[in-house]
Order: sequence, then structure tokens, then C-alpha cells
Amino acid sequence: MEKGESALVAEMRDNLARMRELGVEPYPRRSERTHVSSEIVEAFDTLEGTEVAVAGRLMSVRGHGKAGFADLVDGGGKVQLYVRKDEVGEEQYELWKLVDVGDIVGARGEVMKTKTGEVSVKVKSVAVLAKALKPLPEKWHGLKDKELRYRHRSLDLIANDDSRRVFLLRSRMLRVSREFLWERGFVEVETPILQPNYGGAFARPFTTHHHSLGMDLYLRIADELYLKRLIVGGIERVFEIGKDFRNEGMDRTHSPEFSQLELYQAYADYHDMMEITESLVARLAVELLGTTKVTWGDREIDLSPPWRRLTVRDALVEAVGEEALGSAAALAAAAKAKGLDVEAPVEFGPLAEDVLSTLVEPKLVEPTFLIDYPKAISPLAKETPEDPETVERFEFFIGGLELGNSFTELNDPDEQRRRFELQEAQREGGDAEAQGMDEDFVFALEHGMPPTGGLGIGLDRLAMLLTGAPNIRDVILFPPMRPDRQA
RNA sequence: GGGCCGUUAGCUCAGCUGGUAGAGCACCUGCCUUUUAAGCAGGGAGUCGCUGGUUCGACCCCAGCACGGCCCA
Repeated sequence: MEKGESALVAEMRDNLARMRELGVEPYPRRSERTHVSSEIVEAFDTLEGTEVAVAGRLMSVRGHGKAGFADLVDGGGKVQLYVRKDEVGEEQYELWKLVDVGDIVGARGEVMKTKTGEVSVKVKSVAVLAKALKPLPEKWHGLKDKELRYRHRSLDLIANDDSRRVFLLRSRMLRVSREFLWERGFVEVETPILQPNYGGAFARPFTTHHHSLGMDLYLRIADELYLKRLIVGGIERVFEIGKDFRNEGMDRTHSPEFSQLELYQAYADYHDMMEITESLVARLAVELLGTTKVTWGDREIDLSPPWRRLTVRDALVEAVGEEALGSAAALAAAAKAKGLDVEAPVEFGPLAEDVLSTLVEPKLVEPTFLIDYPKAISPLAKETPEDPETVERFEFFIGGLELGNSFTELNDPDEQRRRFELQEAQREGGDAEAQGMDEDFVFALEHGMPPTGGLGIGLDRLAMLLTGAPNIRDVILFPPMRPDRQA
């Protein structure tokens, strides 16, 4: 036994060696498969008595002396193998006895049913397709340890059906989202992840360096400014599904690397974006879950449109009272009275955002569009007709989760330049999350961008909602983790 | 960043008031040609997260650290 190697591993390695002694290559190049397990189980009546070839992982082996049963799991599900010494012969039965739970095997044989009614393959020949050298997690508790599940997702997927379901559902979420947008005439594109400037959101970026250009580049924090260039370019309905990166804290709902769907539609505004949002989310629920009702914690949430529209102003009035909205000082006082940790001096916009995220958003369990935000915290959105300090913007919330952000896009290039300049001043004033000037984006706007509605949806959180997952890491296949430093 | 909780066999977990560690699954040996959490009999398996400290003696008490979880900022 090598250092650190358990007895179980030694046994599996020993079986590997003995397979080779029998002249069997445990990692062959070729395999055969005529059916996946689900096909055999579902079409048993027509397949009974015919010969099939199956392949997959052995998840359970039950020996009976000169015979044995095993559960073979493949992409379709599970089918039982029935291996008899008098069917496979002496040599093959020797090989069968060297097979461990976890091994990838192929088997050829006749479709049959046991007397207990289990659809099975009565094996004529068996092949080892990949010998496993490490034991699987326990068979009926699965792999529970969250750390191990996140660090070793392959094991989690083998051992936990729930985990596999989550990620298959997530895949279908992407597919249905694309179908939905294609039906509406949207075009999928890819824009740069490595960017000389970052923008489109408030966040600290990840910085990297390109050696041959001799320059620093940023990993994008949003897709927005490139997608709007495409609207200028005449691609009137455009979307991108991809990763954004924000160099911020991690918690139950934040991952530094996360997936976002962003879409832009020319000749549309944020009302149209609300309709798209409601329709898409409801469609996803129906297609993936068969119902518009999702379970979230101990609540049931109905995602059927139309969703509630709540103005930021009304939300703030309800949270801190109308008097508090008169000035930044009044709002600060009211926020402090509600227990918020307010550091003076704070401007109205960021303060309002604080109040919203602490006192309002967690209560937005039923699907809600929070609409009409302060301009000061929305440098890319167009003003409302009623109030130049308010913009046509919404964020939407379900189950207390912020799931997305949308504007009627600002398309006045001069106004956009002024907004960027204000942001730059804030950045110089020490706000690391303020957005920088993007001259090339303004250059594009100067050629004329049609009135446009834009929308971003956080796909990880949407996947959380649709699967009931309490932690964003539960819906990210390989979530970022600190290195596992063994002493 | 702060508070609380966790880390014991490959996995899931027990472990009392400090006296050198247990179960189930998995694994090994034997029996078993329709089992499916197969069964019966027997057996092996541990750096108790890491480093220090207290103590005659530490999985257990104390301190620090690491990783993770929940909550708060």
C-alpha cells in the first residue's frame, strides 16, 4: 500500500492488476452500446428477448455465488444486469468477480424480466470500459458534505440525483431562454470578456494583463456597453448569455463569477422589458416545472404575469415615511432610526439604495418590478418624462432575490457623456465602483442609437428560484472555493 | 470584517464528567444461480482538520490557524 492509500483503494488497484493478468485491458479504446437503460425499460414489451448492448457505471453489485446482479447507471437511468456463470462462461465470470462498484462496464445480452418484475439484461458477455480506483460515496445517504460536493462535483453528480437534476434543469433553462428569444427575433452574439474599460454596472473589476499589448485589461462586469453598440449597428434585437465577473464579496447570493442574460431591443422601452421578463420567467417555469408555481423556502410563489409594479418612491414611503424623502439628511435620519448603519455624509441616491436593499427588497417575495430609480445611481438610463431626477429603470425581485435590472436606455450622447463625467468625478472621489468614461461607447451613441429597452437577468439566481436551491453554489457546477490546503 | 456552528474510517454519523475510538454502508474471506438497502457467518480498516498549551493522561478543556456552513455588516 502506498502512503496515504486506503485499503479500499489498494483492493481496487489489486483488481485492476488482476484484470491485466487475465489479459483484459481495463481502459479499452472501443465500447459498444445499442440502447440506453431508459429505452430498454420503456420499450421492454418490444425488446424482450432481443439482444442489446448497454454501457454505464456499476452503482450496486449483488453477488450470489455463481450468479450476480448489478445496477448499471447510464445517462438515461438504470437497468439491472443479471450475470450467470453458465451464461458468460468461466473466464468472463472471473473477470466479473474483479469488477468493483464504480467501474464503467459494458454488457451484451438478452432483455428479460426477473421474477420480481425488474427489467434486466441477461448478460452474455461483459467488458470493463474503465476501471475505477477510488470508492464511491455511500449508496443511500449520497454525498452530503457541502464542501466535498462543491470541490468534487463529479462525485456529487454520481452520488446525488438531486444535484444532477439541478444542473440538467439549468441547462434546459438556457435552452428555453434561447428558444424564447429566437422566437421573438433576437440574435445571439458574443462580446469581449477582456475589456480595456469596464462599465455597465457598479462593481470593482478583476484586472489582468496582456503581455504582447503591454496593457492591463479588465474582465467584464457587464455586457451592456458592447451590446448597445450592436443596437447602433442595426442589430435591433440582440442578446448574450455569458459570464460576468465582479471582484466583490461572496455569499449565499453572490458569486464573483456569475452568468447573466442581457438583451437589448430597439424601438422598445422598459415597459416592453417588463413584459419580456414576465413572459420569459413564466414560460421557463411552465416548461421546466410544468407549473407557474415555485416553492421557495416554506413559501409557494406564483410566477404568472402580470407582476406587481411598485415605484421606488412608494416603496421608500412605505419603508421610512414620506417626510424622509425630502432630503438626504432626512432620509439618513430615518434610515438610522430603522437601524441602518449610515455613514455621513451620504448622498440621496446611494442612501435610497441602502434603504431599498435592507428594508424593502427582502420583503419582495411575490414577483415585483421595483420601478423608477434615482438618476444618480443609474448613469445609463433615460429620465422619466415627469421627473428629471428619476429614470425609467426597474429591478425585479422574486423570493427576496434581486434577479435583474432594466432600463429605457439613455441614447442622448451628450447626456451620456455628462453622466460618465459625473461618475468619473465620483471615482476620483474614492468610489471604486463608479463607472469610468467610455469614449468609444459615446462615439457609437453619437451616430444615433434608436430608442431601446435593455434587460439583464441573473441566471444563477433564476436557477436558484426554479430549483429551490438556497445557495448560489448549489447551481454553479464548479463554484469558486478557497484552496483546500491539507496540512 | 464580526458572531455562532461544524471538521472523527472511503461515505453517512455516534462518541457522556478528560482514561489511547464506535455503528451503518463500503471493503476482505467463506457459503449462496432471480437479487435489488440481497442474505448468513467471520474479518480488516483511523495523523479524531492543523499547530501549540493545560494535564500523570486530550477526540474531549484552552489558544491560534485552515477549510466549510448559517447569520450580520
